[in-house]
Amino acid sequence: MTDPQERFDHLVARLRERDHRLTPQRIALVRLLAESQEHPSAAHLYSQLKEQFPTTSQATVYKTLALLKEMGEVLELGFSDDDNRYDGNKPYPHPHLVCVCCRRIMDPEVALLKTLEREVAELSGYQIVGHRLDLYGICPDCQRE
Amino acid sequence: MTDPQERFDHLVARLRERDHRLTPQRIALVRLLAESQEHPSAAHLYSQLKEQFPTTSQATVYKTLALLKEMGEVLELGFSDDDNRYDGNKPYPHPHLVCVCCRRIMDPEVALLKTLEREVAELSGYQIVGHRLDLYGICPDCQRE
DNA sequence: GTGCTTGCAAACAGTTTGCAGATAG
DNA sequence: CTATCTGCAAACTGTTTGCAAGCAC
Repeated sequence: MTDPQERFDHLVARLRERDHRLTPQRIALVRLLAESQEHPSAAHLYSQLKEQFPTTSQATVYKTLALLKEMGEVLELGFSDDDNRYDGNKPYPHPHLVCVCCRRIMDPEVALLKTLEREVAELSGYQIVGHRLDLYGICPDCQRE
Repeated sequence: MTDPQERFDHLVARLRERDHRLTPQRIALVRLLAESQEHPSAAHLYSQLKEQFPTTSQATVYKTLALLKEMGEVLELGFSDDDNRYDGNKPYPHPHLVCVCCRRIMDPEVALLKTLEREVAELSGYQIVGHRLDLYGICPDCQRE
């Protein structure tokens, strides 16, 4: 995981460089994203933001997320049957490990993925440009119950 | 790929065994799914079904898909930013190769996936119960353009 | 002061549901 | 005959958009 403060500074710098305004709401949201490890949903970010800014709206969250997505600074994990989840700390595609029980999402080390992509590229003739790998499982905590 | 006729017979047998009614609409939809290689969307299935049954509705398509999903006989590929796609020929989770250009979806051979899952299970302590692997790329046809 | 951003509400798209009439078994 | 299925339309959910007022710069 990238150091949250470093990541926050990077995001603020990138926004400034593109002449985007650093409103208090936006700064707070960027901070949440820079610190995030738990791959929060938009609704979750909204409810955290609302603690500091009671009048804020979901639209603000979605608009800022859209902006950062377009800048390549957040990764959106789309779930068609559930809220989407966001990663503002590691914004590039990477594997996820999703607990089917508590919906916790973590980032596993997957050394073999590069080799796997190369294997598929050679066999299929496709030029691979990205991936989405979610492993579903039961986390150690949930196994205990 | 499973032989479409064999797959169709299997699906019909499973529906019959659970005392579900074999209406003409349902039979036609099951046939489309048994023959499908192109991972059709609900809208695509609906438009094909509509050729034979002009008064049919999307609800019928969705209800039959829900039934077959629940029976474990179709695989739903959820895309949060696009229509979901369905595989009624190979209904168990398997990797997909998605062309970012023409949205064609095919099934690559991925020998390494099992090893990869084992690697992650050992390192994380999770009990792996499933996966979703989509590789995004540009298919040979689209590369030519 | 300028024009990007906010926050409200309405729109949107894909999917699901309720229900009355049709129909497979 | 009767319980399930169909097909219409309305509801639902997460996300996006339009717009007037607010505020960063």
